[in-house]
Order: sequence, then C-alpha cells, then structure tokens
Amino acid sequence: MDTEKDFLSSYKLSDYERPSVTADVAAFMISSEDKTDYRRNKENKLRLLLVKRGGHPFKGMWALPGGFLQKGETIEQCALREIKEETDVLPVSLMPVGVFSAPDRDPRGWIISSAYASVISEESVRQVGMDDADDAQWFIVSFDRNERDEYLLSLSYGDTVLNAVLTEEKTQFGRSEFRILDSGSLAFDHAAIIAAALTSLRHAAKSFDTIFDFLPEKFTLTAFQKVQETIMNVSVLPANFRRMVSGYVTETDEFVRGEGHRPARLYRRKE
Amino acid sequence: MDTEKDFLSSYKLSDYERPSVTADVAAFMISSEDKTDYRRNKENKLRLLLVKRGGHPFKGMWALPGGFLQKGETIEQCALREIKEETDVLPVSLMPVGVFSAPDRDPRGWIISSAYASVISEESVRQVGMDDADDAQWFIVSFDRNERDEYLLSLSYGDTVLNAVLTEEKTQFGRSEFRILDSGSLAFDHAAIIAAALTSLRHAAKSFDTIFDFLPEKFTLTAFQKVQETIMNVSVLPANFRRMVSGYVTETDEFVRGEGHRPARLYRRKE
DNA sequence: CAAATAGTGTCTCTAAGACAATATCAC
DNA sequence: GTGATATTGTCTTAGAGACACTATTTG
Repeated sequence: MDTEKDFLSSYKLSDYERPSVTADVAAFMISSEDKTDYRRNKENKLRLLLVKRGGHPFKGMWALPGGFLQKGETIEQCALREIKEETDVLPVSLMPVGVFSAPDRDPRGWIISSAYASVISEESVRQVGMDDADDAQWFIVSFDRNERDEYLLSLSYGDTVLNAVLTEEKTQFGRSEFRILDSGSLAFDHAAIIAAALTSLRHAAKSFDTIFDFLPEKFTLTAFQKVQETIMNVSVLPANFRRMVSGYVTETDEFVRGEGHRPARLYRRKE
Repeated sequence: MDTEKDFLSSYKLSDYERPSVTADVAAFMISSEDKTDYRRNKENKLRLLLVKRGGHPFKGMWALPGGFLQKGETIEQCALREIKEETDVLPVSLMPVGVFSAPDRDPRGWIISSAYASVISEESVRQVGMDDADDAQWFIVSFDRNERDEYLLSLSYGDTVLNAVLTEEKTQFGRSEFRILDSGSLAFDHAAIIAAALTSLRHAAKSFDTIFDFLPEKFTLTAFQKVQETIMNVSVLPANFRRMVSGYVTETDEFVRGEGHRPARLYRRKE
C-alpha cells in the first residue's frame, strides 16, 4: 500500500542542481534638507540605500543590500532581515518587485534574486543616526526618461555619482522590464532592479496609502504633498491636492507654529 | 594581487543548503459556450488549467501546472515551458504573481515557488483540441467575496467541484495576501496562488490591454465587452463600454453576419 | 412582424485641473 | 507691513454611468 506518509518518509529531493536564492531590497527614504531661508519650507529628496561591496565580485562598487535565503525563513523575512542588518531599522513596508533569474546575472554562478522595494521613514533613520561609515549610504535618486525613451537613473552621495542608462522593454500585461545599457558602475544587474523598484514605488504611490509609510504619525498636508511630488516627480496645485487626499486623512487639533508663516494643521492617516 | 578574475576562478558557491525553485502557472482562458437560442449571443466562462497529480504528495488531487527551474533558463522561460508541456500552446502573456516561500508549503522539503498568471486565447486551445485526457482540464472559475469578507474560490469541471475558502490579509502598499481556510482539495498552497493570480488578472484587466490576450485578432465590441465582464465579474452598459474602449481599437470593414440580428462590425486592437 | 443584438445621442454627476482670493503667522 | 505658507471657493473640463432611442438582421 503506497500512502502519502510512506511516500514522504522515503522521499528525497532529487540531486538536480539547485540555484542559490537571494533577496535584494531597494530601501527608500525621503530626507528633508535644511532650509536655505528661515521661512521657506524644507526640500525633500528621495533616497535609496546602497552598500559598498567589500569583496569580489564587483569589489568596491555599490550594490543593493541583500543576502541569501536561509532555511526556515520566508523570502520576505529574509528581505527584512537584510535591511535590519544594514540599517538597524525595520522597514514599514515591503513590496515585491520581481524575480531576476538571468543565468549570467551573477559571475559567481547560478544565483537568482527576488527583489523588493521597501520604505523607511526619515524619523526612524534619524533615531538610529545616519551611519557615517563608508560602506552604507543613502543616495539621492533621480529617475527620468529622456527624449530618446531611455531612462536615466542617477544616484548621488557627496562626490560619488552613479549614472545608469536603461531602456524599457514592454511585456504583456502592461508590465515592463528594464534592460541595462550602462550599469553606471552599479554591481550585478542592480541598475535594472532599482529601475523596476522605482516604477513599482511610483505605481503604488498613486493610491496614497503608500505615501504614509514615508511620513511620521502626524504631518501637515504640505509635507504629505511634497513627499508625493518627490516620489512621483510631478507637481500638483495645493488646492487640488488637498481635495484629493481629504478622504484619506483626519485632522488633529495640533498646529505647527514658529515657521515664519501661517501655522499648518497636523493631520493623521484615516483608518 | 587579488583581482576579480583570480577571485572568480577560485570561487565556489558555499555549501549552504539551497532551496529547490519551481515556477507555477495559473493559465487562464475564456471559453464561449454553445448558444441555447439560435439568435442569442454566446456566454463566456473564465477557465483555469489544472492538472491531476499522478504521484505523491497530494496524489490524485488537482494542482497548478508547474515544475522545477532548470539551469540555464530564466524563471519565466521555465513557466512558459511548463505551460507548453501541458497544453502544447504558448501563452500570449505571462505576469508575475508573487513568490511563495513558506518553509512548510511543500511536504517534500524546501521548495519555493515563483507564481505566474498567464492568458491563452480560446482560438489556440481549440486548434490543438481540448485534451480529453483525465489529467489536465480547464476548470470553470468563480471567485467572490461573501458578507463575512471571506473569498470563495470555486473551480468546476463536469462533476468535479473544488471549493476553497480564503481570507485576505492586507499588507502594506495596498497589496494583499491570501490565507487558506479551506484548500478545497487543491494541492499544496495552490488555492492561495490561484486567488492571488485572479486578483492580479483583474487588476491588470482594468487597463484594457490585457483583455486582448483572450481575444482573436478581429473581434466584435460585444465579444470584447463580454470577456471584460467575465474577468471582472461586473457588467457595464454597452453604450458606455464602447466609449471607454474606443481609444484602444480600430474598426475594420468586416462584419459578422448570419446571427439572427444586426451584424456586428469587427474591430482590431489599436497599436 | 418579433426578437434579438448593434450602435448613437444626451443628460447628469463626479472628480481633476486651473486659478483667484483670503487667512495667519514671524520678523 | 512684507514675505512666506495655509486654506477655501469656484469655474471649467473630461470621463463614467444611466437611459432613451434608432438601426439591422433572420426566422
């Protein structure tokens, strides 16, 4: 009698070669820069966490944080663990971006990556302190399409500027993949992963939910709007923005004062 | 001198245990049923391909087609290969649904799955002939939420009816995962994969692009509308539907005649 | 003619964009 | 007061939904 229990007790996974599996994470944060004028509002920058590779391959180049999937954890847990190791902060959200599995993507061998985008609030990063170590930095991100339909991904931190060039390949279902024309000295295929993560992030930011992950618990509508504009790289008239988000927020009785102009009411995310 | 070349020539992937990786595919098709009345239009059914498991575990139960990732192929190529093996048809589209990696999801051991939704046109399935073998069938799909916010997934083919029950767990980024309350005799965690695939499909169908994958090259607007309604499980007034899609189609000079009512113009997808 | 689908025109309502106007603070 | 942001109100326009109406075919 061949029961499932009998089968399993004698079952051994075949000896076919298996790939190594990693989770790579594009962790985004929005930093508010110091004001130039005492009464002007702060400027926002979208930032992405990169780590400098200490060993071969791509030694000394910048890469997304990531690491190998370990037995007993899910791939999402693996992604969160990697972010926690680099930043000492747990991200508030995690969003799948895609599986990158081209056989030649990693010179070390057969390694496939499940990629995630995550969002970390500026608050929590400031609490642990921006790490001034050389090997992990929050790069300022810009990502735009030029006239020739190429995408320019620019990552900068101080004097370090990485400029990658990609093209969009349309696949079915309205999804797109990115092909790397110039990796901009980013390790592996990480330029393509970052481009895909940014696209996912922008897509998700259309429904305002996502934006809250970047914000503290209480925020002004202008701060909310600036975060949205920073992510989407578009601008909206304040009057219209307020109307659009009115269903997603509840007002508090608190105001931000002492900014050299009319105090702004603080809002909170509506349940 | 420790160059990258030196490093790679002596590099060996560590002996950490590695997971087996599979691609599972939820392949959808829309079948038009025979008319009951000579002048009535055909009814559509959304169908999903399931295969009956020939061996343990879950022997004799229905499962999504899928298989192990092989060295030298991408995970998407693997997914397409599996569909081709089962149906002898290459799908017209492939859409990532997620990575399923719970450590206990497969009783055989550590096996993670990258899941895809794909669409196959009725035309191409009819060309190869609906396989009447018992081990691969196109099940009629229904997927709805009840008053208690549970999702009922019902798959039927002839006398075989599989009823699964799931709940939606909201995660950040507006995404959701499904947890299985009752697997409905589907193998592994495939009920959750199917629910996620249906959600992805419906989401993608909002931008009409996707719908074309279900249709032949030339189609009437009513056929287009019925496919949309079948996928989304909603109905729209014809006048409004025509307006909505008018930007996505171009008219041809051909008409469908002999149906017992006014001939319908054939349209084609606009580039 | 009857029954069915194909296709058009138009009204309403909502939401987004543009823009003008007012409110309130720190200096 | 000045210069900045905060906030409200209103006009216009685009698009979705509802619905009435006409057109065309086959048995």
